[in-house]
Amino acid sequence: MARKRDPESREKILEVATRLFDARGVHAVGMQQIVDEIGCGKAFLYSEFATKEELVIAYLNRYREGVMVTMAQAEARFPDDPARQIVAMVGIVAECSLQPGFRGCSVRNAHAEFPDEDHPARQIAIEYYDEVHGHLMDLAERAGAPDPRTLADRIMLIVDGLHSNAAARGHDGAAPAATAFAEDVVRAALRPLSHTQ
Amino acid sequence: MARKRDPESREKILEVATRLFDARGVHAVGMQQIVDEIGCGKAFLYSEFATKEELVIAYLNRYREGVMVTMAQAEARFPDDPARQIVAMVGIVAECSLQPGFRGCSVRNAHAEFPDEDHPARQIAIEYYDEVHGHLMDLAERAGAPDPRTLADRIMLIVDGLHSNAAARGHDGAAPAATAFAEDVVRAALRPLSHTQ
DNA sequence: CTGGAAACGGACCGATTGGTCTGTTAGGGT
DNA sequence: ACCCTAACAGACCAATCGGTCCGTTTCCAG
Repeated sequence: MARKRDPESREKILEVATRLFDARGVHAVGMQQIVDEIGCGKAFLYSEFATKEELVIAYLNRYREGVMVTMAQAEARFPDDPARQIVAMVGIVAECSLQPGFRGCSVRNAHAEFPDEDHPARQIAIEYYDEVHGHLMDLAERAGAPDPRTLADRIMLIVDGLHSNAAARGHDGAAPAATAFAEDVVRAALRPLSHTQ
Repeated sequence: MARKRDPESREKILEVATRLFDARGVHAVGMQQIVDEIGCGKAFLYSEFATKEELVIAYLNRYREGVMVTMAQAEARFPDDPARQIVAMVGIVAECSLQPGFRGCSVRNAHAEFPDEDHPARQIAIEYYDEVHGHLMDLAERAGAPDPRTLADRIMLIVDGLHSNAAARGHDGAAPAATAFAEDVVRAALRPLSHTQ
């Protein structure tokens, strides 16, 4: 053998692809653009990812893993306090969503860009949503919520709405109110008998 | 003159375009597909809309007007009861969003499909969001909410989350819980001093 | 130093897109 | 009845896409 393959090739490609896909959308970014941005030949890219679809799948799975890591970090700030962990998770999503140039959740955007029911991106989206929702239900249960599913549903709605609203309106929209909203929702869910009539 | 132009041409084109754009996304639908579906020649379509962009703009404005009409109808069910009107609006959005094949809010999807900051679709999206949010604030004020803006923000988040979540997960997601959620949020917003500590 | 594999650079291919143009059909006003 | 024009039908064009291929350069193992 003459030259040995760089084992970080995939990661480098995925970093560039993530930046471009997130900024412009999957369809709007051509393989040539990715190649130009990386500064390599097309053959190199295609040796690591046989098709654009494979690259997109890897991009989405990488995003998904990154979100789970970020969520875990947010939760680590409040160990053994599931209620605060839920709010912290919404907080970190709000923080990310309000950064300039934010265009929405990558998985959700990809879901919208591939209308075919059987496209792999659909499967990833469903698994991702299930994963987040399941995790939220787990936290809600540990927080002592009498109806963990409903609390998880509501937090999911806030997070999804946050992504969508921030992408379109940023600080001018409803996103900055999301964290306080989540706080109230969690508090209300944990004190279900406190409604004064 | 020999033949007179059908004044409903635009509307017929827009109906077909709306069906295709909503089902498959703007980028995924070609002008040829629209022409084939209508059963007309290309020249006819291009005589009514000079470019695809013009057609997309008209499609988005039509969607926007339709939503405002639907909202007004929902509110008409509870005259002089702004609190119930807010909940009814979320209810009608939930109903629409849970129909099979729903792919999300057309304006939001278009916003995601056109990454260029200065694309007209962006302007429409911002105006649309402002319109809905302003209307919600008006309802919240008339309902006697001490903080109409926050209530409007929260309902916006629920509605946006509803669209997004329903598009990906349908009845298996968090969308079915949205109406009850909105009900609780409105109730809590109108009784801000009822929190037992 | 040298051979050879890896990577670069870009020409190339077929398919598809938005949009134009031309030839033909057909229907209503006079 | 005649004709003028709206509308149909589809060939056509330039641009762009994903993906392949090939000649050249580069760099490391031996």
